[in-house]
Amino acid sequence: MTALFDPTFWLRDPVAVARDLIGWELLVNGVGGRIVETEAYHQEDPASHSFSGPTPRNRVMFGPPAHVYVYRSYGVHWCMNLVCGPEGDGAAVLIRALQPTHGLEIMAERRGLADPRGLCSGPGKLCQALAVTREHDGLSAADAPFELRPGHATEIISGPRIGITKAAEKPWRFGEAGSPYVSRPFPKA
DNA sequence: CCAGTGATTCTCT
DNA sequence: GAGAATCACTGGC
Repeated sequence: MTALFDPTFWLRDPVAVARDLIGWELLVNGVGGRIVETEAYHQEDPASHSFSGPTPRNRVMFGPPAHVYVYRSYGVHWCMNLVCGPEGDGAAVLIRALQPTHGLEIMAERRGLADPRGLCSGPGKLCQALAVTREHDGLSAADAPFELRPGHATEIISGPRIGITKAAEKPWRFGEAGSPYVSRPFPKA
């Protein structure tokens, strides 16, 4: 398993890591699917939580790569990131959507929804479907309850990130082309 | 189909 | 005290 957490993958720029994570498999306690949508954030990025330096909330972003940063969004949802880059860089990749492959029934129950397209098609939705909460903040993605395995996508597209007001023009959102499981369609090139 | 909006809690200024 | 890396629901066309 350690081989999958090769520094040459995780120590790179979050934009490269975000793009290359598309197609990977992510499970929590055996429930999850293929990553089909991500966004990159780094410390020089005004839209990033790490922009103004370490705080109690974002401290995990400044820790070792391949660890999980979880935060509360809009007081209602949880959102999950994978830290990348050298320790102290404050870079991470937001996991925005999965194509459900494992534990569909459990996810449907947690989400109160049967349609697979609605189970993990957004950062808040997938955390609810996978039961990710503050308890997972700071854990290593290499250890239980996580399973993270390399995969690939047929074609990767990019576009502006969602829901931010600063640096909104940066095309640091990535997704699998044509996937019906992304949170929203990508703007046409 | 699309735009608008309330919910709800935490963070940092 | 404002604003937030969202979601679900509503009402209009």
